[in-house]
Formats: sequence, C-alpha cells, structure tokens
Amino acid sequence: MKEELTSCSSCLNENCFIKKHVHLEQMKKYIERKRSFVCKKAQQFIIEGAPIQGLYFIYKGKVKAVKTGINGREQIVRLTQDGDTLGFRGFGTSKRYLIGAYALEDTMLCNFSNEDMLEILHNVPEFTFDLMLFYAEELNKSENNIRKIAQMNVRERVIDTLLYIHKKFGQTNGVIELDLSRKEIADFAGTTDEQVIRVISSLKKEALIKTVGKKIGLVNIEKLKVEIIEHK
DNA sequence: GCATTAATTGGTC
DNA sequence: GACCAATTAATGC
Repeated sequence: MKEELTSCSSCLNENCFIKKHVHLEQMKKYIERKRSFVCKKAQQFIIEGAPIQGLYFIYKGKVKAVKTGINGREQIVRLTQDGDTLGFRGFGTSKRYLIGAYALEDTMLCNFSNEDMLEILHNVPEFTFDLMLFYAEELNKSENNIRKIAQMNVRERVIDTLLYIHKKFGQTNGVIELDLSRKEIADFAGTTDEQVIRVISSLKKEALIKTVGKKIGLVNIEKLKVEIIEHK
C-alpha cells in the first residue's frame, strides 16, 4: 500500500463527512494531518480484531466490509464506494476493529488517526452532529438487513442484493458496475455460491437479468422489484 | 499456453 | 438449503 496524495480541496465526494465540513476553520489542521494511500484490488486494509487506527474514508474505489462467522464463513456487512466511511463501528467504544475490509478494485483511501478523530468529535459540533445522524441511519439499515436475511427466501435475498448493488453502484452498458464474484454475492445475501448461481440462472431464463461473462445486468427491474415489494 | 481460480451443474443428505 | 464432486469457463502469469 503505497502513499499517495489526495487533497480534500480537489475532492469531489460531496457525501464525504470530511469534505462536508472542510470549509470550517477548525478542520484545517486535521486535514493537513490526514494520511492517504492506495489499496490494490483484493487486498485487505482493515483486519478484523486488529487495533483501531482511526477512520477510513474512500477517496475513490469500492470496498467490502466483512465479519467472519462460524466455521470461517464470511458475512459481507457493507459495500461502500466513493466518499463512504469505514471502520466507524468499533470507533470510540472498542479498541479493535469489528470488521475486516477488502478493496474490490484499486482504491484510494484517506485515513485520520484515532487522536485526530476524537479531537474532531470534541471540537467540531457540526461534524459530530452529522456523524450521529449517520450512525442512526446505519443502525436502521442493519436492522433492515437482519429482517431481510431472517424473513426472505434465497431467491428474494439474491434479487434484493442485485437491486441494491444496482442502485448503489449503477449500471453502464447494461451491466452492473461492480465486480462481485458469485461467492461474494452469497456472502452478502447470507447463502452459498451454488444457491446464488441457481437463482441467477433461473432469473436469466426468465429474462429478468442477463450475464456477460461474470458480470450481471438487470433487464427487467420493475418485475424484480415486484417480487420483493412485500418485504420493503 | 499452461496453471490456477471461478462458475456451473448434478447429486446426496 | 448446505455440502460435495465433476466439468467447464475465465483469468493470471
């Protein structure tokens, strides 16, 4: 992971917490102290259980956050992209990261140290307020995910994750802009890769989706939405 | 082009 | 619906 220069002033991520408050005078000194680096595709930059080294912000790229479960099975708990925040779950209360994080493509990251983050939380109320709203929203999302995994069947869960990654990462040239393996879709939907493959091939037969190599494209989004509408 | 890895399919429990 | 095995497709080097 080599060091790289990313400047907040030229950053285009309007949804980034740091960027949102970069105009505040108190933020200046922290921004100067931030560290940034590039993480290559498939590399891990947060290790579950390792000591917390501050908060990460994605400058550009895509990342999965995972929790390791029983007999080594992984659960993808979050997928993130430009401007998103990582490592906030254990922040403040835990000394160690509660998740692991892997780059899904070459990703440029910004990192603020623990000390700086704590100082920001104490000194910049606008920032703290926004972060609190963010936590509330994230809590709601994760509760929704619990419900989905508990109540939806496999087909519905796969459709749901396809719709989710489609919405979050978009689709160009008819395929979703995110390189997830079938295994990773399974880790997200809480099932196995074989199940995912089976759902994908029946959806393909029904002409609701299409595949180009390992890439997936949604063809009939409305029909897919109808299938899971009662779980919304 | 070969070797490794991922996707797919079929079968068993 | 998970786990296993065999085949085929894709990808790295």
